[in-house]
Amino acid sequence: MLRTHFIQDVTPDLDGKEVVLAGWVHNVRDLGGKKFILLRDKSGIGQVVVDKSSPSFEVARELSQESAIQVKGTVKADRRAPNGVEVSCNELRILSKAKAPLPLDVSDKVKADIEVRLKERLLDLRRQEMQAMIRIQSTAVRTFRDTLYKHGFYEIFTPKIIATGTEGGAQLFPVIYFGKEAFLAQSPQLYKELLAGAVERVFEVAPAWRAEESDTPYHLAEFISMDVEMAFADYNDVMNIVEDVIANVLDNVAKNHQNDLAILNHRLPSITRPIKRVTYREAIQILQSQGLPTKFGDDIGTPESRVLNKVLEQDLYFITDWPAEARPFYTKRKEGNPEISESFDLVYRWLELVSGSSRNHTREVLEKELRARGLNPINFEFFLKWFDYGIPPHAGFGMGLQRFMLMLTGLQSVKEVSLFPRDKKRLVP
RNA sequence: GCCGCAGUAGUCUAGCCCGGUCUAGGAUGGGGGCCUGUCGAGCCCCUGACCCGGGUUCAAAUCCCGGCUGCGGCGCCA
Repeated sequence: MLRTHFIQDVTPDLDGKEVVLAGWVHNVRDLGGKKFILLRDKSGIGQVVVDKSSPSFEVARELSQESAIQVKGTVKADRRAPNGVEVSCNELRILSKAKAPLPLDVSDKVKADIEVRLKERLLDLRRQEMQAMIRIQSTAVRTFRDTLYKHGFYEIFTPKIIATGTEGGAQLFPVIYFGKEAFLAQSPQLYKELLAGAVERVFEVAPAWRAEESDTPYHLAEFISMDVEMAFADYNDVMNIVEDVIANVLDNVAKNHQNDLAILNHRLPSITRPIKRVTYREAIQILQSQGLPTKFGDDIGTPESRVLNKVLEQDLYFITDWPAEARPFYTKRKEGNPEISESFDLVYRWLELVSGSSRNHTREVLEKELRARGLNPINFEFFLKWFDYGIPPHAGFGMGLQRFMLMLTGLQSVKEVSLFPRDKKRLVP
């Protein structure tokens, strides 16, 4: 290893000890007879002092911002130093020199536009804000997994190259598969349902692709979908799972990332359990009472959601029991009320975070619902045939990771929380 | 895809309304110099830019038209 310590582990009580550090040159303050190097590694930023008397003084003249270096030195507890500690450099190696000037200011003195940031993404990802975002995302995904494991779910992997689209609606990306037409999966929907028919409780964290016209801060052509499917359960059961996931993630991020939240200048939303649930009908009534000309059957769009957010005074709320027509064919209608489906969205302010439902589990109903949407059941035979062999009632949901991250970081665009975003006009880097 | 706004050094920004004073200002970065306790180190010198094409005009960064690119809102969706 090229280091003995991370920067955050160099504390005043190590005074006099020899350490080897490695990281990037965040900045150099050159005082002539003495240079202060701000060295950054994954754990933070610390100070290295190179004195004129040190043999490495000549090497230090060559330093440029963002060069990767290795420092051997002696820890000095010194109240003049940031955090009361610094490393006096005995040996300095430039591991990889960075070209100057940088196309992007990593130290954040000059803010860059999102376009430049994405173009120069790797340097952008070295910024403290993006590092905080990545750390929070890692905790969020781990907590999602932990919560589901706790509820007895298995992590699964479904095919991403598929023969037919799952739902209609969203556009698919075609690929050539050994000379045949195939598509990138827009959702693991049908496969996760089938697997719930084998092992009951499954989840997947994986990319999904949508070739849509959408060009907004909330859409990506490639995004990470966190999918859950549960047999012998209905939409109320999975809403409880959603609640547990959200609550655990908020807890864990609050517990472990106060420093990162401070870097991002963000306060997590507080939630009440249970999370507020309004039916679609109630939502429409609220909108009407606010003077919006919305009627049953209309979609609840962004402007409408903004109103709901205000009236409900909740940052997180479920809208349940959507009109059946507005939902995909696998969504179960409500018994005795076939206009309505057993479905829900979880909305953060005005942004749809999660979408889920009870599913149809008989072949007859599925075929009827396909036909009602102008789809041909023959194209779904690979899926439908298994419903002849005891697929139990089941329910599930899908959650957009990047949208969830907006809630956890306060950042404004899913492109910012995607490491290398793919959108309508971005294929590189 | 529609509507609105915007494109000035590597990066960020002033100037644009009211054309000439712009030989385009500042910050940050980069090069050089001074400086042994900096904390966004400081000081001095230098470096580098008007998105592309057309038009109006004696004169265009500035006004007009077209294109390209980006940002915001909306639609579609997670």
